[in-house]
Amino acid sequence: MALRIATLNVNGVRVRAPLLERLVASRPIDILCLQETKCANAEFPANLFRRLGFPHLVVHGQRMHHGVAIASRTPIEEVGREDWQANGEARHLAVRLPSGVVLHNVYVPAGGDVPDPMLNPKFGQKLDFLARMTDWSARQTEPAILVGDLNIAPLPEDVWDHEALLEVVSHTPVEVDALETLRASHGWVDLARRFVPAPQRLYTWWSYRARDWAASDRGRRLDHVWCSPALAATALGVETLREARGWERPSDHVPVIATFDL
DNA sequence: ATGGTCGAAAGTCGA
Repeated sequence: MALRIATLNVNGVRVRAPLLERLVASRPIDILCLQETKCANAEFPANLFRRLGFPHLVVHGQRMHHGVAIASRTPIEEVGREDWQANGEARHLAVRLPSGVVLHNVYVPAGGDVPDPMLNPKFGQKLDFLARMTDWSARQTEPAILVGDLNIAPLPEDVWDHEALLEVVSHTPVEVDALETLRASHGWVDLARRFVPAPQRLYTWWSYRARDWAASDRGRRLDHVWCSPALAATALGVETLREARGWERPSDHVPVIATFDL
């Protein structure tokens, strides 16, 4: 059975109805993992997802900022929501899929502009988040899939200019090291790079501030699909929907769709 | 060094 899981930082779920409609019409998708929904649970557009054929919803929202949600065509069961910062921010949801596999949807803090925890507390919070998530990850024994906006582009080929971005939050060596420590703590497999290996360039995010995002192509790969080593053989492919960045009223992130034989 | 653009919200902040 092919199971297709899409992850997308929507940057506001309520303004993305047309984009989500176009997405599910463009590709077969069974489960949508969303980040930055930016609304309280009561404001979540459940009717939109029902109309799109995703009536099974697990939402963990908050007013204004952050917020994650999982929408599925078939029943899912919430099995957890971690708060690695212990500050109440809505950045993680876990559900059990019909196959029994657990799916984690994560939104790692962006970390502010200055890559120095002394000058910028948000950067320290990002590193703390990753350290606590690593402790959690090391304890995970069940085979799982982990998707989301991890807000770090780990490889030189995950950014438009490795040298230029070494001191830009999302690609600093300390963040790249923290992400690699997290990945190694469970042996997570970076599935997008299994199918599109370096040195091919691969991006999932382009700033809104570029005059012409496609022409300048100053992208970063911030959105990821990982799985446990035991599930790696079930992964059939990963598609990054670059074209969605050019759709009407886009998010600054594009969907990443992974297909599993599950 | 700065500003460019979004979304949510409210006359600003986080990204």
